[in-house]
This record gives sequence, C-alpha cells and structure tokens, in this order.
Amino acid sequence: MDNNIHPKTHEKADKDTEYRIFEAARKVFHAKGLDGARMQEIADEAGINKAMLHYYFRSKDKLFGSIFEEDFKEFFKRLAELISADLPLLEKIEFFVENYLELILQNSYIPAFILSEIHHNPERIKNIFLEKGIKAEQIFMDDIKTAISLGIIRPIDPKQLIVNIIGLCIFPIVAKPILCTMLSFDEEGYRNFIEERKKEVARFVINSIKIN
Amino acid sequence: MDNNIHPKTHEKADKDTEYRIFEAARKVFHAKGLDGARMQEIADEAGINKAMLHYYFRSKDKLFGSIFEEDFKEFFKRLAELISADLPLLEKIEFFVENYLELILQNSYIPAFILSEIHHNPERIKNIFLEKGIKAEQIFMDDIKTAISLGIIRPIDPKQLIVNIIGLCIFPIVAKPILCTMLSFDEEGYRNFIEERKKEVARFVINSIKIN
DNA sequence: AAACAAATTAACCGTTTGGTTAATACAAAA
DNA sequence: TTTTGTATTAACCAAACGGTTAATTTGTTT
Repeated sequence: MDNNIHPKTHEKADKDTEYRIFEAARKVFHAKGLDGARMQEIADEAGINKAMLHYYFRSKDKLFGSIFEEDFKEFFKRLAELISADLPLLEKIEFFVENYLELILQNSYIPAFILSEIHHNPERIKNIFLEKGIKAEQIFMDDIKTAISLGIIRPIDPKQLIVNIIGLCIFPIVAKPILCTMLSFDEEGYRNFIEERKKEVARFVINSIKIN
Repeated sequence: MDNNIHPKTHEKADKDTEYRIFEAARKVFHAKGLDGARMQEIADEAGINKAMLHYYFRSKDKLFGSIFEEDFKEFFKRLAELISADLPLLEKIEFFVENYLELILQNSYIPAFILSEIHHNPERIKNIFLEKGIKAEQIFMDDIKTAISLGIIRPIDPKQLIVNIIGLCIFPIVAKPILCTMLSFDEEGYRNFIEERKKEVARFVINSIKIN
C-alpha cells in the first residue's frame, strides 16, 4: 500500500516551482511550526527566490494554511478509509491498528504538527470542518453499537472506545522523544517497540471488550 | 489534594518581580510556544518593563528554558508520586488513572506544551534527564512483572502497558480541539467525557490484562 | 522577429524583534 | 545625610523579519 501522504499534491511535475515551494514549505513548517519557520529558509530549501513564495501564495499565513489544510484533510481521509473497511468489528480493529500505525509511522511529523498547531490556533480546524463534513467515524460508532447489541463485545461508550484506539496509536508517535529517553530506546529499539504495537494494541483492545 | 502544579515556584512573595515575570512568561509560553511568544507581551502581562526580563533571565531562551525545565520536572515528579503509590497493581492502576487525569485536566496546557516544544527541540529534555535520573517507572515495571509471574494479569510487555495507560490519559487532553470538533462536544460535553474516562480507562485496562 | 504575458530575480522597505544602555529611583548601610 | 549597591525605566540599536517593487529573463503567440 502507498502510505506516503504527499505523493504529488498539485499534480504537477517535480520541477514545477509551485510544487517545489509547497514541498519545501511543508518540510520547514513540519519541523519548526508556523512561528518558527522562516520564509527565507523555505525559499532556500526550494532553491528559489523568496519573492516567489509571495508570488504563488500571497503570504506566510496563506502558505501555511494551505499546507495545514491539505495535511489535515489527507490525514483524516486516510483514517476514514481505514475505519470504513468492510470487516467484522474485531477484525476491523486489527486491520485499523496495523495500518494506522504504519501510516503515522511513515508520516511521523504529521500528528505532532497537527496537534501542535491546533493547540496554538484552535480556530483553524473549524473552517476546514465547515467545508466538508467528515462523518466516517459514524460508521465505526454504528459497528460498535451493533457488536454490543449482538453480545460480541461488552457494553462501552463507542466514543470512549474510538478515542482509546486512536490514542493508543498516536500517543507513542507524538511522544517519541520522551519515550526514547524514559524507556532507553535507541532508534532501532523504538522502531521495534512500535512494530510490536501493531499486534499488541489490537490484542490489548480486543482483550478488553470481547465477550468470549 | 492540591493539583495545581505551580503554587509558588520561587518561594517569593506574590509581588516579587522575578516571580511575576516567571508566571507571566509561563502563561504566554504555554499559550503561544517559544517562537510565538513575544518578550514585550510577557513584560506587559507582568506589568513590568521589558528590560527586567533580561535583567533577571538574561535571554528569551534562558527564560523559556527555566520554565520548561520546571514544568517538565514537576510534571514527572507528580507522575512518579502517583506511580509509586503503595497499592496492589490493579488498584494502583485505578488510583493512577483517576488522579493523573485530574492532574492533567487541571494543568491542561502542560502536556501539549511539553510535547510541542520537545517536538521542535528534542535536545532540551536530554539535559534535564542527565541531571537527575527519574527512575520511578522502574517501580511500576517491577509491579507489572510480579503481577504477571503471580498469574494476576496476563503476560504483557510492561513498557507497552505503561505507554498504553499514559497514552489513554494524555491523548484526549492533548487532542481536545479535534475531539470536540469530531465528536461534537461543547465545553460541558467534553468535561463529562473526561470525567467518565476516570473510571472507563481503568476499567478498559484492567479488563484487558486481568486474569479472572 | 516583434510583441506580449508570465516567471524570476536582486534590491529594497517598513516594522518588529530580542537585546542593550545610560540615566534614574530606591533602599539599606555608613 | 551621605554613600553605595540594587532595581527599574525610557530610549535606543542592530539584526531579522515578512513583504514589495521595478527591472529582467523566459516562453509563447502573432
């Protein structure tokens, strides 16, 4: 499966200026955030004159906004796809955890980027959600309710369960530096730890909710 | 229990200039991050001339560093205290989840602040950990190993379990704006949701690991 | 090849930034 | 009261910032 979230955003050739700016800006914004990023650094990263950033994107905030919006939408589109898989609930959980962990592992900047920027400016997501209602989580919630009424899993608030599953996946990615320090992981140890989680998280969740 | 992480940092009177700068800086840095914060805004918040910030703390980075270090240490000191409670494992989990959730709820800026700033500069924590080895999590890991060998809980990697428990607590706090948007919470709905979690997370975890 | 529009650049601009300084107010010691 | 060290301020500064502009190159159309 192609897990790279950003293949060719603007459907333009690799040498296209706008595309190069976009990718350079993404890289810098991901690493340094809106306030920490410098327009000059983005221009240098793209190998292009700084004036071009404004020529194509008007302002720093507009440039940032278009990147944030695409990242956010793409990230939740992927989540929605996984969540909508046509599988029985327990298998879907296994499927989701494994693929979602791999997704955020291969785009490990994204979750911290989104959480961090939303924390500094919570308004930004509201405009994005207003445009296009992402209601895939409703499917998952219905799955859960059905499984409860069928006696497949114990009664549990579907919202709590969803937050549990997603949190178990995202947290160790977002908190990587702390985990590595506190649990004495080197890069390989950390990778193994996450690899283990692909099975462990599903096991952990299913163990908790399954009725024999 | 006094859950406010920052009662009187420098053990000085409320009107003390250094203390006022410190608290003003904390407030601004928490809300806007290192790069987004302005020295002038901190000075205004403290009701004090900007030159005083440099008089007491030399530079923006030093001021930020001292706040970050104190927040970080205090936060993990609290975590260590909870984790070291003298209780049987399953009761300790209940105790921990309830109190840890209350702690981060009452200091809700801290987790996102720490995660966000570490993401932008992972080096910063290393110096803090070098000073003072925080090894309270070892106690918890031993508890888990013992409980496994006694047949109280199923076999599970203690590190995975710890990350699960902490992640289940922290994630919904850090991701509050997204949760509120996606799950249609208003402020009260969100608070209820977290209040429910104080019992639900412990139930979820214990259900998953307990052997009848 | 002439004309025109789009893309690109170097140089520039006003503002804001973290930080400094020199002068002053304050308080305790002499 | 004079002295002395500390606390505080207004004014200032150089550098860095996001953004603009005017001129030039490039590519396309006629």
